[in-house]
Amino acid sequence: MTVVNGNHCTIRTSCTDCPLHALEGFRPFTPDQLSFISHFKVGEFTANAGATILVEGAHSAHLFTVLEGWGFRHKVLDDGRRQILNYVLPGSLVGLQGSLLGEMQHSVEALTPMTLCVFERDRIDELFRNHPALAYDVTWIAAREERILDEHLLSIGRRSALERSAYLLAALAERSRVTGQSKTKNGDPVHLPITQVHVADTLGLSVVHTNKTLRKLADRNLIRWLDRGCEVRNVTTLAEVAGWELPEEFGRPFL
Amino acid sequence: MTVVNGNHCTIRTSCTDCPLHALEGFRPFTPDQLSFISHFKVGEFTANAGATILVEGAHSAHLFTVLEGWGFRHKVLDDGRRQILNYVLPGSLVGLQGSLLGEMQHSVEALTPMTLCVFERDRIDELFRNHPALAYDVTWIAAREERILDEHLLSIGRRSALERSAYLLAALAERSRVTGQSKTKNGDPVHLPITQVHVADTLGLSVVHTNKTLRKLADRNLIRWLDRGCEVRNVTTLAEVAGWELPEEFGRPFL
DNA sequence: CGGAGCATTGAGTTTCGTCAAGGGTTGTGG
DNA sequence: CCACAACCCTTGACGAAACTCAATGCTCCG
Repeated sequence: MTVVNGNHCTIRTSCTDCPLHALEGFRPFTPDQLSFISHFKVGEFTANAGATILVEGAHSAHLFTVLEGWGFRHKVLDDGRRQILNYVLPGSLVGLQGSLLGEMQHSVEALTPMTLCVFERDRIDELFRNHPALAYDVTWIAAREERILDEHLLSIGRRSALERSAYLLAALAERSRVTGQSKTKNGDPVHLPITQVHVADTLGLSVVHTNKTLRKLADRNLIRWLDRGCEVRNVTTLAEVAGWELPEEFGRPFL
Repeated sequence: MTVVNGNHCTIRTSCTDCPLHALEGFRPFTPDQLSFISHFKVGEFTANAGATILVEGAHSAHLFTVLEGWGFRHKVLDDGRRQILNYVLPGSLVGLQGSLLGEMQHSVEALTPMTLCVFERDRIDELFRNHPALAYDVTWIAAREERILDEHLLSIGRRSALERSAYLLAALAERSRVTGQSKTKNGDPVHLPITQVHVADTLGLSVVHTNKTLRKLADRNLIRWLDRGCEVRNVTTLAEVAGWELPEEFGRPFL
């Protein structure tokens, strides 16, 4: 496995009481699916914050679902310029591109300590052959990722620095709310485990300019920047600033 | 069907002699798959240049594969700012997001006269249930689209205007070469049916700045701008300017 | 013949990047 | 326990990149 700074463990959490099922956002499995998934899952994997989970160019034999923690997908140019493509949260499927297309063309790094379910790439055929509903779900997940990338592309291409920042933070806060602890209520502030460097590399801006832009949002009391992370205080107004409509998601599938 | 300025026709081309199979880039069907696809295809659809094929917000009952012609996917902000997300060429699957996730969140417009195969969205379940290999292909196609978006995101976020333009034109020329007429050889100039407005809206630049940037590429004799389109004269050097490695694709699936 | 769309160019302005410097916190090793 | 390095956030000054406004010529089409 191409992993830096992480540990490969045996299964700790049984799929039967998968913590993701406790969350509102996700749809449940049928007994049949549950039994297949339990069998499909070959292990569990934990990574420290900062660990590289998948690296560009690798031909990984594995596919992951995030159980706990945050991470991000990114690409780098030869001279070191980095672009963060998207964030991965609990429920995200990681490494699908590598599994289907052969080679990873982006890396995945942990933002916080993470726990991931490990699936074997070779058994994907089995999934498609014997569990069409799950195969459909995989495609669904891929289509959803595509939709998020579409949104992000619109943002980077056509929104101003202020709008972009507002969009990113609103979108992440919303994703966090849905996949996060259910005790977080709609109005409560959400904590995002990212630095301003991450924001800059996500939005295609310099760190300096990002800082000045975030300050404007903080001055309006929409966010507060902490130690090593961002507290989102008003998702609704952020979405308004961005000219973005909050999506409504429910019954979302995962593996 | 939510279509402007197009005609819905009965089937003209039998899947048996699908023109896409004649091209190097695509993989062939098994007889079994071929018979299913022939049955899955419910019609054929032609659109004029400039026609809107799918519109943001629509719940289309259809899914398409491009048989002939070029188009593009795009989103617009309230005030009219437009972002082109990706281009669709022969072999591209159109409308998957709408079919799986419910509602289209982007529009698709024809760039040239187009011909598309029409599939019925409701029969996708059947495809997943009875043809796992085709289901796998659909997912493969979605993962490939995701990869293209990743590249594009890197480009817009972190490449300079010159690099971006070079990347876009090289990538489109390469896609055109693979899906285009097989008589086009590797060294021959490729014609892209786009205007500078399209380039600008793809790269997140203004038309004026796009024009000045393209001029620099033209001055180096890498491209030539024509009437209503771009002639790409040197894909290799363009890719070098962009710091981009030309991908090698073969045996690509499609529906 | 007039209008619409496209490419082109120049001039002035805004946005954003680079450079530079300082302060705070964390973590590590002596 | 302290010194030091590494990382992160912040701010100001300056320069470069990109945008807007404006005007021109061209072709195609009704």
